Amino acid sequence: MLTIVTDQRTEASLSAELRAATLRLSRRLRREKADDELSDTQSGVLGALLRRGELTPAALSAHERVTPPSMNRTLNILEAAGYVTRTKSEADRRLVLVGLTDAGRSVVLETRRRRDAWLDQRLAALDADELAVLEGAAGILRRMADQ
Amino acid sequence: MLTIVTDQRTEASLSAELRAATLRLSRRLRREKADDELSDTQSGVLGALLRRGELTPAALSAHERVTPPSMNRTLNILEAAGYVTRTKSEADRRLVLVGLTDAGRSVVLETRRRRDAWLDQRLAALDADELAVLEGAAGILRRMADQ
DNA sequence: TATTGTTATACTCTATAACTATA
DNA sequence: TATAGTTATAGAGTATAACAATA
Repeated sequence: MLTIVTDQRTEASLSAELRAATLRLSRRLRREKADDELSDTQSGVLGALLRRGELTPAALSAHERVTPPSMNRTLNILEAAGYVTRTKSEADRRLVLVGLTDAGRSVVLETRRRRDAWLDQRLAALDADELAVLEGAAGILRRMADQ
Repeated sequence: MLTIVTDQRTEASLSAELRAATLRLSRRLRREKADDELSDTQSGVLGALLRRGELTPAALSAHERVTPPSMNRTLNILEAAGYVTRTKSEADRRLVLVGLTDAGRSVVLETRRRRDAWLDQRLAALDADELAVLEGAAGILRRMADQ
């Protein structure tokens, strides 16, 4: 029910620009990862464990939007690499708790460090006004994604 | 050689926030695609052809950052689906020119329409100031990604 | 001989279906 | 019987190596 045509046009083109910019930047960012070259799901698992602590395979498969068998395979790889541990829950022996090892923690922090370093280089080329805009945008984009 | 500590800290955390926000939003955006469920590379090829016109397989493999054999396989699939055509170049018979069919054009436009529609819904909930911030940010982010 | 495109083959990631263990 | 996890098997997507066609 928009009545002002210019607003409608502005908003529509903003969607297109924001979509293109976000997809492009994320694609570039994803290339800046640790030497180990973890897959997106593997990185996602380590990131979730860092942020939220021990989680079950079912919770991780929901978080990463992959099937339980697929997550199981990912966990096998991460466990073999020494990045996560699996322990049976005391309360419910059906549950498995996946936890981050020190090595796993190092890997996820290193990946973030690289992505931040790449972004830092780009941010260093911006002026104060542009930085202020991005500062405001970061929070807004985060909230939009989390809805 | 930063002398103002607060600036350094602000910029560092901006990297982290922008990284998290961008990766998260793009992940959400990628889920809003056409029913055909094209892969990222397939979508990327159709998008490049829409934007830049006919391209060679070599140009497309560079653009999508996959190897020529992998791009060849992708083109076989897109060609079989009726989304692209392959024609030999008149000027240099070694070259193949990949072009978009009407069906291919429809698919890529539909995917964009969906992603824009999802974003539009989120943008509709923002106030004028927030929209202005994102308007400024879109251009800045795009330039950063293209560097 | 160099370049463009393609085929052959193997590896990774993910999915569906079936199985095991615990509640 | 229901739930959590796992194993078995198959389908995409990508990569390296080798081959074909043209310049």
